[in-house]
Amino acid sequence: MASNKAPERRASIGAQRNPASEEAILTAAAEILAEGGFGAFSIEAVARRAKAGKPTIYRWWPSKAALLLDVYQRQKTFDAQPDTGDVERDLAIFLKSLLSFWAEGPQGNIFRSIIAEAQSDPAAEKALSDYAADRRIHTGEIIRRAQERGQVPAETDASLLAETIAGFAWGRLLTGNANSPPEELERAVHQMVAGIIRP
Amino acid sequence: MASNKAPERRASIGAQRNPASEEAILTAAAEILAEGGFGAFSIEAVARRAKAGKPTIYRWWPSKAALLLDVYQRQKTFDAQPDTGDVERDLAIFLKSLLSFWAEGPQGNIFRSIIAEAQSDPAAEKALSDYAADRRIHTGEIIRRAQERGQVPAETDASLLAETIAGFAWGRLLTGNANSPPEELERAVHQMVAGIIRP
Amino acid sequence: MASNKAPERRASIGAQRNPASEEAILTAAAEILAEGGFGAFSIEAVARRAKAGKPTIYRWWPSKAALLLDVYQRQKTFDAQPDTGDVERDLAIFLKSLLSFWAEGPQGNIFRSIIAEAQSDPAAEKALSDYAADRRIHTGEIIRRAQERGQVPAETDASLLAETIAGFAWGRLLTGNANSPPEELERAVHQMVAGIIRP
Amino acid sequence: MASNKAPERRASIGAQRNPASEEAILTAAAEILAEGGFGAFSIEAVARRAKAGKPTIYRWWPSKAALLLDVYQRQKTFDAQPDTGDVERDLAIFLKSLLSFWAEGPQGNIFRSIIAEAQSDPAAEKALSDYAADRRIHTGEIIRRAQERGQVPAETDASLLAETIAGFAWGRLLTGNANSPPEELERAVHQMVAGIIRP
DNA sequence: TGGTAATCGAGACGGTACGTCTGGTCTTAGG
DNA sequence: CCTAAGACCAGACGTACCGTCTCGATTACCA
Repeated sequence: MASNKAPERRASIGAQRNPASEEAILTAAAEILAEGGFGAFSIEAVARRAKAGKPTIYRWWPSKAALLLDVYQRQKTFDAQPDTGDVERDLAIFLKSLLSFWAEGPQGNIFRSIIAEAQSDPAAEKALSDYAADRRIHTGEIIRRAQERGQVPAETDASLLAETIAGFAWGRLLTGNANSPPEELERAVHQMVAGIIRP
Repeated sequence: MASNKAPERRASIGAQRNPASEEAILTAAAEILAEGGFGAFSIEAVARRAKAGKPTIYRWWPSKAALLLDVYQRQKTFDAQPDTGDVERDLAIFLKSLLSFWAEGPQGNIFRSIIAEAQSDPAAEKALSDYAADRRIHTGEIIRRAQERGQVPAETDASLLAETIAGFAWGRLLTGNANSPPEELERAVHQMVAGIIRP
Repeated sequence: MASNKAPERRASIGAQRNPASEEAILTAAAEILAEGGFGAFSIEAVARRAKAGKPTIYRWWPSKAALLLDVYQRQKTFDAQPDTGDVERDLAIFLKSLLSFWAEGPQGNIFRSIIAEAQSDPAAEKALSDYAADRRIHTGEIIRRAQERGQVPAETDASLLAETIAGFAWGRLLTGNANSPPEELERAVHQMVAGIIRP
Repeated sequence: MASNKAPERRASIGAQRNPASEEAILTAAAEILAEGGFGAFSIEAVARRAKAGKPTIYRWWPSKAALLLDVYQRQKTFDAQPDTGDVERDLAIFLKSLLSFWAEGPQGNIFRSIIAEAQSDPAAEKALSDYAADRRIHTGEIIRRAQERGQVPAETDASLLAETIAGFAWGRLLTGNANSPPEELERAVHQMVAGIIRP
């Protein structure tokens, strides 16, 4: 991605964090995840590619998970807040955008890695849980706007629906099915929104 | 005549798989996962606890993931097929049972490990994807029964709803929130089933 | 060496040693040693190539060393007993023949393997020591003939000279220098026989 | 402030070889060879006894043979250069000293191991061959001194005689007969030096 | 003539060691 | 006090052999 052929040593710049090192490390980590997935991701590999010392990494990121999260948040530019005036359409756009975002760039691989890491590292689990809650609030805005419009009853739990949609997306990502046909996703959203009970 | 120096050794029973070894290995693996989670799970550790040789494990389970799946399927006795005559109630029971099942026994930890492993091992990803599809069919039966009763329209995609519910459960499990208040789960199912659009 | 393309299984011929198996095993062992040296030699490899069961090998040869010795003695056709009437010439012929014999065929590799094995297996050490003593007697005949002719004093220790020559040959073999120029070997023998003290 | 959980650990001393580790590894290796011979010698065992990581060993000694040679040269204090004024006496002292040196200390076992290893590892073979050539030059000095005195003709090949004596000693060592009666060794040297041809 | 006994190939068993990789800690030398 | 570098111990990885065991079959020998 970022070409990295600096022939010169990247020495200390004194008693402070060297932004060039941070940059090189995050870039290297992202490239490794994009190229080889979670299996290829190790602190050793990152240090090797970034031409950094392992302690430099450990100094700033206490765990593999912290580095992963930093990489994800740095890359992440996904911020779909569709507002067509129709909640179903908005949510369908959101879901389709999220899965394409994961399927097309390296971010899908990175986020999968974070989830994987969270299954054995409690700190990563906590971070992931917090991150998910935050995203729920964010996504919930779509629904809250519909509530303000009167399209959705006030007693609807926006967070719970946001969680439902996110859970669906996670399931696809984690089983290697992030690349889903749009119609299917639209159908899924339609069922969530319209319900299935015969009127 | 046969000297009995090591009476507890589990020798070969000829050119065929020894069920006692298989048993010991699966049991050891399950115990390790229950006690220490995925972080403590290694082929070495399993071999040590099962008093088996590493090659014996590799002979029958080509990868860590294969062993994990075997352990999960062996333990798994969760087979809720509630049939109260009301689809929402059935699905709520299903979701609550699944999450309790994961929260209370070791199976939650084991399944989390499988998902984690699937993020770096393509074979595990495939196995997980297949397993999920299979479970979807199984869970879909609840909805198909409702369709036969006329409670749910025939054009509803049962598999997609099953996936939605499963995705929700995965999300809770993977963020360490398998232990959820039942009312919340009921509310989630209610929204999925009844929809959120104002009539 | 012996072509071995028997498509049929080599079954038991009753409660007795099957000569076809013995043959196949010794042939396979010799071929492996000739091709890959001691490093490639393992009971597994022999069993594989001979299409024999490991227990069949262990039944008849209690140790790797026993098999090695059997292979060596089966191959060994070196039996130089030159008798030109001149002891120096006889011994030079003997030494040159021995080293060519080792350098040209597989027997050099096999004998090196036996010596190597003898360094960690006491049984092999004993067998090697006995074998060496036996060969000493054999080689000593050359000198004893010279004593009978009156060319060599009666008090000369024939066995000790035989050992000296054998030791020289071993040294060359074990350092990978079995392929020595004949003149050098003649010079070595000349010094041993004629002495070095100024008359 | 520095937690002292494992005060006896031998940590890194920076980006450079830690002499304490080298010391511990060589000592452990020597002890294992002295106690159990070549059969007990494995990198695992050395690492275990030295409380070192295997990679630390592989970092500095690329092969088992390299470690063996280092151990031998470190132990080796045998440096007999007798100078009595009589070449036969000098050589007899040399041979007797060498075999006692091998028979009494661990060095015999170590050197046997090196020879054994050289039979399957080409690098070890080369190292052994070079080492033997070097020792030949060293031992040859005894003979060259005699040549200067005029006791031995100038045309005598000192290296070849040194090789003869060394070969004799190797033969004894490798067959487990390092512990030889001195008279026998004296007789052997006498024959080599005085020749056997009737005047 | 039928039962016993030893053989055969095959291959699984619990183990040990291999040589490599990574984890996380520590120290150095230089800015 | 930071930086790159890299050594340190620890231990998991997946593979190759070790020597032992049991299997089912195949025969020779003996009752």
